[in-house]
Amino acid sequence: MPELAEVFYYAKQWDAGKDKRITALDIRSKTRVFRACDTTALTEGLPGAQLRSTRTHGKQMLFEFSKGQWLTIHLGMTGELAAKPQPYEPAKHDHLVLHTRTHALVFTDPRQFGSVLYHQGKTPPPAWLTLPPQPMDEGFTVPRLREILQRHARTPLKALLLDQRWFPGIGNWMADEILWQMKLPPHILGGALDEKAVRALHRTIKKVCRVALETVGVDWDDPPLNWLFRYRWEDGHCCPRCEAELVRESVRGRTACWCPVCQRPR
DNA sequence: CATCATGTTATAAT
DNA sequence: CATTATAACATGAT
Repeated sequence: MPELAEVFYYAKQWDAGKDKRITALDIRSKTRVFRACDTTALTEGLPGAQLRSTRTHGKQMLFEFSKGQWLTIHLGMTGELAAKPQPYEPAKHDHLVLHTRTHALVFTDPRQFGSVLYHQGKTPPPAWLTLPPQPMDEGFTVPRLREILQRHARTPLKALLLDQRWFPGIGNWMADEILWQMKLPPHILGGALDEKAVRALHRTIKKVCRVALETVGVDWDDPPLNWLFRYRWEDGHCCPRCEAELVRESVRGRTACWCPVCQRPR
């Protein structure tokens, strides 16, 4: 389930092991999550180190260790991080477990769409030096959003919102939520928004990110009751605004959930 | 058994 | 070359 706020929440779980020596490590190095990782270097490099800092950007997480070791983790579709009390025995889908005296820092991911990268050096991995502004950052401005929409004027807004180059962290439920709050259908084209709508979209994106981080991101609380969020998967799911039946429809290969009555063009 | 899943990417087609 | 569609990845839930 991990999008912006979920990723933020999971990254925090490993704070339980902050500044504690890694005494041992369990790794299932043959699984797909390590497809782009030097697992030998990781296995040799991490024991003895201490977790120093944690940061997230969009759906990516970066963990810095005491001697210039860096772990980049993406949770894919089903990944989770947790800190478990010792003694801990790795479970079925645990791919990486960092043991400290008191806690086991666990990365688990049944579907293995997630990934782990290992980097050594004084500075963060190169990919972390040139990052686009996240939707809740200062650099995510109205002019920037306007330009994105203009440059991709023929792309359905739903697909555009899922593009991590422009909206890092926004995933399927947040994109549907933003469109629902905007009362716009998912297939409306980026270029179809007038100036007023662009500013409203900017506000809505910021708000959905902020509130998600304040709820899900803090303690896995649900977002507000009057959001689309919790009605989108329920049986006989109805729009919490107008009670019409929600529809599910594939837009550019992803399922969009939306209300055909209150989400209309313009 | 068939379908679907809060994600990304390689490859093919346009 | 840029955009778009499709398949693939591996597993579990319904």
